[in-house]
Amino acid sequence: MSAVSRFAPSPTGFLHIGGARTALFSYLVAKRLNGKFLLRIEDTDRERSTQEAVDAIFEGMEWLGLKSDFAPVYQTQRFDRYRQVIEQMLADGTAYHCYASREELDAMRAEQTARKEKPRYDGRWRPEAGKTLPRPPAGAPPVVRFRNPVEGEVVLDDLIKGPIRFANVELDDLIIARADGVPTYNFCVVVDDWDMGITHVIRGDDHVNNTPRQINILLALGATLPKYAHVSMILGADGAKLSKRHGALGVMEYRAMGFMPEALLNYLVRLGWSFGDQELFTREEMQTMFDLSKVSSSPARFDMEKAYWVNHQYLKIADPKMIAVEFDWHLRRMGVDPANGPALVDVILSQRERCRSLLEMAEKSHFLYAELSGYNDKDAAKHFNAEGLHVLAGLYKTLKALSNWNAPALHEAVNQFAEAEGLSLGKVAQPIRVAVVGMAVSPPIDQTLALLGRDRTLARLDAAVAWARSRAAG
RNA sequence: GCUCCUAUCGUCUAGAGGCCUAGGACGGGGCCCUCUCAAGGCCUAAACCCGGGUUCGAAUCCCGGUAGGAGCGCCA
Repeated sequence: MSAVSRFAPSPTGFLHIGGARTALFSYLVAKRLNGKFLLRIEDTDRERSTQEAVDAIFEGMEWLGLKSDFAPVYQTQRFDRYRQVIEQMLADGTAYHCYASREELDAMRAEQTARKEKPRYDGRWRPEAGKTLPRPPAGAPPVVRFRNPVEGEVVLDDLIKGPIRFANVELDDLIIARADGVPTYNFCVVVDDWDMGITHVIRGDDHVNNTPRQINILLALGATLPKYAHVSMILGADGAKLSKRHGALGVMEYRAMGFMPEALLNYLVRLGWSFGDQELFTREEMQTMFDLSKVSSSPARFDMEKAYWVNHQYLKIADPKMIAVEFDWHLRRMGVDPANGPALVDVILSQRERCRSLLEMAEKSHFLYAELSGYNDKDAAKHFNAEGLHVLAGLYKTLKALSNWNAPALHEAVNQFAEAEGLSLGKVAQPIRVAVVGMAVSPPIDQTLALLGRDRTLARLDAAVAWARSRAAG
C-alpha cells in the first residue's frame, strides 16, 4: 500500500504559519515514502467557510510549492457518501438515533459540571439489550450518535508523541449527524480518510483527543487504521498561543516581509525537528531526511530573528534567477518598474549579502530604479562638507571622461582619484554614496556606480553639488 | 472539575544510563578584516523546572509536585 498523506484545513481564514508547518510535515512524509499528498477542504461548516479563505489557502500552498497530487477534495461535495455510511451504521447497530433536545442536553451537562464531572452524553437513547427506550417525541427529528464501546481502551501509537492510551469509559457517544442530516466533523474526517486511503494522518495536536473517537468509528466500519502524528503548535515569541488577535500571520504576509518560500519552509522544518547540527536543507534534503519520529512533541516559539537568518542564507546562495522572481514582486509592490534600471540579477548579486529579506533588498535598491526623493539629513550634513563637495565635483569630471563604465574601471578611477587627492577611500566613497544613493549605505562604491549607470551617476553627482551649494547659500 | 499532552542556554535544538567539564544554531558581548552597510574569521557569556526514588553511576528510567497547553458542542 503506497503512502498517502493529507492536509485538511477548514477554510475559515488564511493559511497561517502553524498550518503551513503541518502541511509541510505532511507533504514531506508522503514524498519521503514516494507516496501522494492530498489537499482536502473541510468546509462542512457552511456558516464559517468562505471562498476567499479557500483561495487564500490555495495561494499560500502554491507560493510554498506544496502541491497536491490530486484535485482538492471538498467535504461539502461528499454528503451523499456520508449519508450512505450513516445509513449503513444505523443498520449495523453501530449508530443510533437520539431524540434528546438541546435544552435537555444542556441541562444534563450543567448538572454534570455542577458535580465536577466531565460533561458527556449519558446514553439515554443508546439501545442496550433488555433496556426500554423512551418513546420518540413527535415532530422532533433525531440526531445520529455513534455507539462507542464502553469497555477497554484505545491505544493511539502516535508517530510523534508515542503511545497514548484512552479508556473507552472516558469517551461518550458523539453525534455523527445533526438533526438536519448534515454529518459532523469527526465523522466526515473518518469517512474521508478511509475512502481516500490515507495512511498518514498528520495534524495539529489539538486533535489528539478526537483521535480515539475516530479510531473507534474506523474500527466499527471495519477500516484499516492510518498512522497518526500530532504536531505541536507554534507559539508566538512571547510563548503565548498565536491567534488572530495575537500575532498570527498568514503565509502570504511572510512573503510581504520579504521571505523566500524555500527559506520559510526551511525555518519551519527546523522548528521542532533537527538532523544533527544541520541548519539548512534543500527541498530534496528535507524530503529524504525528514523523520516524524524525531519531531519534538513540545510546542515551539516562532523566532523572527532566526527566520530572517535562514532567509538571509537563502538569499546568499540561491540561484539569482529564482530570487529575481520574488524581488520583482517586491519592487512592483512598492510602485517601482523593474525595467527602469539595471538587470535584477545583477542587483541581487550586489545586494544579497547585506539584506536579510527581499523587502530590505527592494528598499535598498529603490535608488536604482527611481529618482532620489532627497538625502538623509545626517548623512548629507556629514559628507556634503567642503571636502566632500570638492570630491564630488572632481569625480564628476573624472567619471565623465571614463570610457568604460563597469565596476573594475570605476574601481580603478575612484582609487586613483583618492590617491591623487591624498584622501582615504572612505573620504571619497562616502560623499559619492550620499550623492547617488541618498544615504551613506550601499554596496561597494564601484558596484553601486556600475549598477546605477553613467547618466544617472553623473546627473546625481551634479545635482548633489548644486543642492549643497544652494543650501549653503540659502 | 475530568481526560490527554508538554518541560535542556533568552530562542530552536543535540542528548535513547557512563562518550556531558551538557554539543550545535539564532540572538547577545568582544576582537580581527574593512570605502559605508553587510558578509566572513576567531573568542566569549548563557540551560538540564522542583523533590523524592531506582542504580556503582541519571539531563536520560520511575513516582510525586509545580508550571504551561489542548480537549470535554447538533464547531472544525
